[in-house]
Amino acid sequence: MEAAERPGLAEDPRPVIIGRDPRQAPRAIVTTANDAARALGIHSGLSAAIALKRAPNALFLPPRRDVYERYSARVMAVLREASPLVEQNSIDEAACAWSHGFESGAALALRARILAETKISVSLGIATSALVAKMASEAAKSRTDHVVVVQPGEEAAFLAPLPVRALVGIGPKAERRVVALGITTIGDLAARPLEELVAQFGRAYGRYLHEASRGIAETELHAERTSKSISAEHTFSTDTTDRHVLWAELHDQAEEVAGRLKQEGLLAGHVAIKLRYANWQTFTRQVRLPQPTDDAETLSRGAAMLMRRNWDRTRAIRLIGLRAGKLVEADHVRQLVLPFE
DNA sequence: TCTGGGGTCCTAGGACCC
DNA sequence: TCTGGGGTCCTAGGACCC
Repeated sequence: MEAAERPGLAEDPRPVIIGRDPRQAPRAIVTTANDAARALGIHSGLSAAIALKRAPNALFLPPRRDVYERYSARVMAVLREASPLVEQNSIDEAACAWSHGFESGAALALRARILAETKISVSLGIATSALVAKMASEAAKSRTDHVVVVQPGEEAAFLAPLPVRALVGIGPKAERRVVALGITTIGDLAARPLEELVAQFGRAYGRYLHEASRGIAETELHAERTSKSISAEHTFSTDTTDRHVLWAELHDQAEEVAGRLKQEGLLAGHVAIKLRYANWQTFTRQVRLPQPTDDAETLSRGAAMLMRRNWDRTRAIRLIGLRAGKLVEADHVRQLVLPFE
């Protein structure tokens, strides 16, 4: 997206890193990086300080979420024109109902249209389920045409050669456990009996691995889901025990979360704090609110109470966060509450 | 100079009830 | 006087995703 915004950036030979400059923000991380930076072992999630060591001449560009959201909205608008049902999963990903069959022509045309109208280059995967289509779109990223179609019935065969880490839901921890069982590809995983996977990984996850690895996934798309939680958090550039700093941060976070609750027409039944100490030990504590609320002061007071009860004041804090949970729709609650007022 | 921020889902353990 | 079993709700922690 930065390349769409900044003429010449795509041709810049330097390593380009989307992420705050660690000389200004010592705890920044890399959001994404161009090919020149990746060639030096720089990838998203890496500490920006380490990235700077690996590429002292790198160009750091701070992430501009507002800009990306504008581009995202434009791309999603094109998708909504092209499909009757669009399930937006993140700022840069959506699953769409697709009525143009399992050949690549219409997908190539859609990609060309998105590029022409928004300057954004997208990758598309076509398959019988959102899960397989998502993995197909990942595979499409390394193709020149940026489109991969998985024919109905070919899901398992498409997945089989991929490394287990490519399966959605297998992260670094699960990868290690799975590989320790001698399973390295999704095909290996698909060959294991359900009972073994359930015994190893628990009921829900074992069943998921068994089905997903065979390309069995839900085929329905879901329209807009309402938020289940809204949160804000902040990592300090140096750890702090200063209660004025901490309370001020919580207060700001309460304002921000309350604003977003109001925007979405939701009320919070719970407020929670999150603390991370210098050694990365992380705590969350939540409390039920007397009544569902979108009031910043109420959230802030609840969070401050949780802090007083749970923060070990001898320990400096690296991260503090506030989360509103147990969300309910404000309209619904008003209907219930008004008759008693 | 190691590790952001905003989310979802699952699990385990305890409280509580019958 | 030693201790069942099932169901539900709640809390906290952790894995994962982008």
